[in-house]
Amino acid sequence: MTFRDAKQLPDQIAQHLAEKIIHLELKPGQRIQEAKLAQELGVSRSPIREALHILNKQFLVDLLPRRGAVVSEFSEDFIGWLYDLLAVIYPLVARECANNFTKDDADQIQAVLKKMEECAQRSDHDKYYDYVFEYAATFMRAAKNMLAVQILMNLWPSKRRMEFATLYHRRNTLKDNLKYFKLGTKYFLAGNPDMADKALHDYILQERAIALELAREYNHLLTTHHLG
Amino acid sequence: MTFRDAKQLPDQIAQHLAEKIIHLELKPGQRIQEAKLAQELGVSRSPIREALHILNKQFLVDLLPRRGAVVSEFSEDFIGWLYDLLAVIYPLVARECANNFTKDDADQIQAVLKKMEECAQRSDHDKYYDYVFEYAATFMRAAKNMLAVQILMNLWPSKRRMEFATLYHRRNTLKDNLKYFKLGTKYFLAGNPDMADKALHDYILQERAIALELAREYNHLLTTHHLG
DNA sequence: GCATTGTTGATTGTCGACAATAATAGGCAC
DNA sequence: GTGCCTATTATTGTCGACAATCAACAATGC
Repeated sequence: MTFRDAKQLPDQIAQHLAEKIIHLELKPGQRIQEAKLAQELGVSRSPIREALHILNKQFLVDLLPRRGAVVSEFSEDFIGWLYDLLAVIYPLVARECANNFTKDDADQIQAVLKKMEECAQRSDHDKYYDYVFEYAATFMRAAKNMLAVQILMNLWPSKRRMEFATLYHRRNTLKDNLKYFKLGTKYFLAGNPDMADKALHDYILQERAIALELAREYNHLLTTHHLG
Repeated sequence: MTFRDAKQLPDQIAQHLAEKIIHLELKPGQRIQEAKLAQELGVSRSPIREALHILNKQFLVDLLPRRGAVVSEFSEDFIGWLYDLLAVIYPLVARECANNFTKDDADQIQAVLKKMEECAQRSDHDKYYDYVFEYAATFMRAAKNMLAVQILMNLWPSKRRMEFATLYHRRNTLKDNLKYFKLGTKYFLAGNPDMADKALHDYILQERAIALELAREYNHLLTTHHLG
């Protein structure tokens, strides 16, 4: 694999590692060794270190002084914390969106929503969640609170890891999920902040319940990888 | 100044720079040059770079690819964003605190509150806000949502910068401010999440209004330092 | 056999040097 | 004098090497 001759080396490395962490290829608690990685990727340790700082900002690794980086824990507790946070930040952003939506944003969100519906129709989970990201990206663009958006984008990889861990065990259909997006969108477009707020809040709490239920069942996927 | 022979070099440097940024010694928009700083502090650029990543995590500097680090903007917008965020995250943490407070926490918070009252009595703003931090630290310790706590701690320096910029122009007395803390504390101790939530929310919104009003008046303190 | 201590090996922390890139200044044509 | 192109300089990005530190293990004493 070649990481050279592209834009930002540390960003690429961070993204590469993020994918591995999200897909549980690198397990929670597992150590990430700089030298080994550097050799593996054919770069020096400097860009690796920067990448680890990026991942730390995204809550994907913990940086222990003089002990290096470890993939961050992914416990039931963490899932609860994550959704509790999203349950207050999403609505905050949603309110602003409802106040700021332009015609352009509206068209774009409608287009994404349509694609989501198609994926839901044929139960294509993987693609569906890609479009959920696109949906979120669009409505972040419409939001004015760049601080909240920045934090949400840093939380996103953790959310994706969670979704991946529970993706193939979900019992609720995508159509159930889609319902909330349709509802939220309706309130955005109508410029109704209160209802947009509520729709997003309900959505996250539903997701939270599902995630926790599945986490309890399949917690072997989440347990710490104690290193030897 | 000697930074050597202590714990974590990057942490120390980050804290050193954070103080300068908070006290507006380094102005919003101002560039931070690695080599210059390295020479100034008598260290190499490696720990400086790490420090800049830490400050970036705390929203105090922006890292522009191949253009280095600049002290992050500190506009009226930013102040609004910051308080809007705190207005939802503080209550979230407060709710949990109200459910988890131990006798130990209670004693500690009462002690801090008393010291705050003394400072308010003699209008010692500087010390007062130090104790506000201690208050916050205590109630974060009682909170269980470590993710929210982590984010709050990263937001704290920005809040302090804001407080510093408006500190000497505030018209409301510390006693007005203290009122909210007393109220919030009462609800924590009574184990009333809803009321604790509301007290914190009201507190932040009041702070927000004051900060924005002062920002509009004294925005010369906040304006960008365009580099030559 | 157990605890303590010293040694060794592995890994992160820091450094100075070089490469790549962006900002600046100067020269040239018009 | 103005605008564009080129050369120079300043600054960040990357590298390999060394120093400091930590973990594991062996040796020693009790």
